[in-house]
Amino acid sequence: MRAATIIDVAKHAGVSKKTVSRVINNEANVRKETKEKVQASIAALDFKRNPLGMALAKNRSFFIALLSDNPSPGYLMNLQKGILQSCTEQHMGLFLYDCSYRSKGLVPEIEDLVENTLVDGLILAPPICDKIELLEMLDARNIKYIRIGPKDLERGESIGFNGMKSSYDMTNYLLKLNHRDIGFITGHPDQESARRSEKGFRQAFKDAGLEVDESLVVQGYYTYQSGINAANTLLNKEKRPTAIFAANDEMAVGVLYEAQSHNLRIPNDLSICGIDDISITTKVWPNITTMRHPLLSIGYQAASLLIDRLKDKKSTIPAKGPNDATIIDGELVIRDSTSKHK
Amino acid sequence: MRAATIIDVAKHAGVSKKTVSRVINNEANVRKETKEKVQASIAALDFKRNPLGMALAKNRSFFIALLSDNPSPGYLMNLQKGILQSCTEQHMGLFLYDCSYRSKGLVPEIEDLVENTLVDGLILAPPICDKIELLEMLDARNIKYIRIGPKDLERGESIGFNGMKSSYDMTNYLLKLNHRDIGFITGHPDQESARRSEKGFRQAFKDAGLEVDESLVVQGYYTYQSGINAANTLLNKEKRPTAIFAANDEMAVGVLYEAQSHNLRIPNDLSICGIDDISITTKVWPNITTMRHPLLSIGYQAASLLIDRLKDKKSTIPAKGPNDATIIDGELVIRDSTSKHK
DNA sequence: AAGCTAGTTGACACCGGTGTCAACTAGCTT
DNA sequence: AAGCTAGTTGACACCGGTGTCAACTAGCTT
Repeated sequence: MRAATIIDVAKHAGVSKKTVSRVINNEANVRKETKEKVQASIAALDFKRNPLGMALAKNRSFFIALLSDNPSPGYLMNLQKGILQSCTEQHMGLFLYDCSYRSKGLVPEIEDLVENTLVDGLILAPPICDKIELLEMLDARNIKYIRIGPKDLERGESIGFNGMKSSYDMTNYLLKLNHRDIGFITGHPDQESARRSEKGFRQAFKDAGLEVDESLVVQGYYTYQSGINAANTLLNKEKRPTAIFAANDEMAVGVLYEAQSHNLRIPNDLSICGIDDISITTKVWPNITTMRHPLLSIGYQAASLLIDRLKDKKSTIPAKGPNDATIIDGELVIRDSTSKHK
Repeated sequence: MRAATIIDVAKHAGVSKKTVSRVINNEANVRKETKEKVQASIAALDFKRNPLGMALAKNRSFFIALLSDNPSPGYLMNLQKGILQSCTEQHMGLFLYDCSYRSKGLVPEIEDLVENTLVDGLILAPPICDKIELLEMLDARNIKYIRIGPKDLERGESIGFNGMKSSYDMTNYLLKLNHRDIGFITGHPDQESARRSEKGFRQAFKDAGLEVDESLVVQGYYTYQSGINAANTLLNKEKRPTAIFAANDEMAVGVLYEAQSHNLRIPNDLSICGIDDISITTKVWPNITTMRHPLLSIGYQAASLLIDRLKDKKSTIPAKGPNDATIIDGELVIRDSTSKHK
C-alpha cells in the first residue's frame, strides 16, 4: 500500500495540490471551510508529507551536522544528547561527524560532507570550532554554524561556558579547604579553553595573595591517558601536592586511577577534582568533585539557536552582531573526592 | 555560486542528462568516448550529485536508523561507532533514535519515525529487537531490519554474541581461581540475554560438579544503580561472596563502587568481573576483568549487512533463510579486578 | 547493398513537494 | 449597478535526479 501523496489528498478534497500545500504549511489566506475540508481528507487518507519532496523543493535538507573531535566520550555524549533532543523536537535530522582536528584534509573533508549531505547548518564542538580555515570556507559558502565554546568571538554566534570562572571557583574552593600545594593539569595547548582555565587557576592564587608553585603545573591534553601521565609526574615529586585539579573530568578520572595505583586514599591523602561533570564522575569511587558545565543544556541551546537561524534564511544580516556569544557559568558540585587538608 | 547540476554537466558535455546519469551510476552500455567526455565535464564543473534528487527519484532515503533503549551508555557508544563507520563508508546516513522499550506508544512512534524520515532500514539493538509487535509492523510495511542480539531467531536476520558461552567461560575462569562463593547479578528479566547468561553461569557450576548457592544469585537490571544495589545486598550477607560476576560491565562498575565504599580491597578481598568490555572498565581502578563483546565490530557488521540487503531490494526472498543469525563468541580479557582466592 | 542485431542515446514522464503569478471571487464603497 | 480591493485558488514551472521506451547507430552477416 503506497503512502498517500499530496495529489491523493487534493483529489479527495476536490482542490488543487497547491491548496493542500497551503493547508499543510498553515499559510494564511485559505478559506476556513476549504481548510477544514482538506484537513478532513488528510486525516481520512492518513497523509504524511514526504520530507524528501519538501527538501528538494525548498532546497533545504532539514539536517544539521555535529562536527566533533573530542577526546572525552562523556563530554560528547552529553552534548550530543542535548542536540538530538532539540533536533527531534523541531523535526530536524542530526548528522554526526567525527573528524580529526589536526588532519590536513579537514577543510575539503567537511566541504565534501556539506555537499554530499546538503546539511542546512553545522554545530562545531571544540576544538573544531577554532579551525579558522574551516570557518572561512563555511562563511564563503554561506553555511550557518554555531560554535560551542570557541576561542574568539569574532565569527558567527556561539555558546560556551565561562571556563576561567569555573577554574577560578574550583581553585578557590580548594584554597578554602586549606590546600596550598595544588597540582594543576592543564588542557590541550591548542585549545583556548586550556588557557582560560589556567588563567582562572592563577587568578585565584593571586587574589588570595598566594603564589603558584610552577613545578606543580603540568601539561595535559584533555585525555584520560594524559591525566594518568600528569598524575604520575605529580605524585612522584619530592613535594607531593595535597590536591590535584585537572582541567577536565576525563583527566581527573585518570588522576584518580593513578592515585589509587599509588595506594593513596582519596580524599584523605589527596583531593582530586575536575571540570565538566561528565557521567563517569559519579560512577567511579569516590565520586569526583567537579564544576558542572551543563553540556546537555548547551547542546540543546546550540541546536535550537541554529535551527532558529535557519528559519529566517532570507535575513543575511545576522540576527545579532558578531561578538555574539551566550556564556554560561559553571556550578560547583562537591562530591567525595575532595576534603579539608589538615 | 550555485552548485552544478546534472543539466549543467549535460550541456557542457553536449549530451542528454540521462546520459550523464548513466555515467554517474556507472551503467554499462555507454560508449567509451562519451563516458570520458562526461567525466571530463563532471570534473570541470566540480559536479556532485544531489542526494535529495536521487533519493526522491529512487524512492530511497539512503538513511538507516538505530533504535535503542540501552541502559549502558558505553555499550551503545561502541555499537553506534561501528554502525557509523560502516554507514560513512557506504555513503549512508544514520538516524539515532532513543526510544523506551516499555512505552505503550512505541509501535506508532516508530511508525511515525519511519514515515517522517523514510529510513530505508533499521538496526534494532536489544531489548528493542525483541518487541514482537514492532517486528510485525515492520514486516507488514516491508521495511528491512537487522536485529542485534535477539531473543529468538525466527524473524529476519540478526547478529549477536554467544551470551551463554561468555557467561560460562567467565564462571569457569572464576572457578579456576578457586572461587566457590560467587555472587551472580543477573540481567534485566525482560531480556533473553539475561536468561542466557544465567544459564551459562549455572552450566559452568554443573559441569564442575558444584552447586550454585541460590542466595548469591541477585536480580539486576543492566544499570549502574542496579549493580550498586545488588552488590550491597551481596556484601551485607553473613556469608559474603569472594567474587561477584555481573551480567554486564555497567553493573560491574557499580559493584566496584559499592565494594570500595565497603572498604574492600579489590581484588584481594573481592574479585569483580563483568561482560561486554565497555570503555569505562579500563578507566576505573582497578581495571575490570570482562568478556569482550566486540560491539564496535558487531555494529559495523550489522550496518554492512543491512545496507547490503537494501541494495538488492528487488529480491523479496531473503538472501538466507530465517533462523539466520551470525553468532560471535566473546573473549576473556583478564585485568586487575580478579585474583586467586586463597 | 540490404538486413539484422546489439549497443548507444535522448525525449518524456515521473518521484512529491513548493513558488510565482495570474485569474477569479466575495464583499465592500461609491 | 459599477468599480475597487483584499482574499482565495489553481495552472504551471521547477527543485535534481532516475526509469521507460523508442529511435538511432555502428558493425556485423548474408
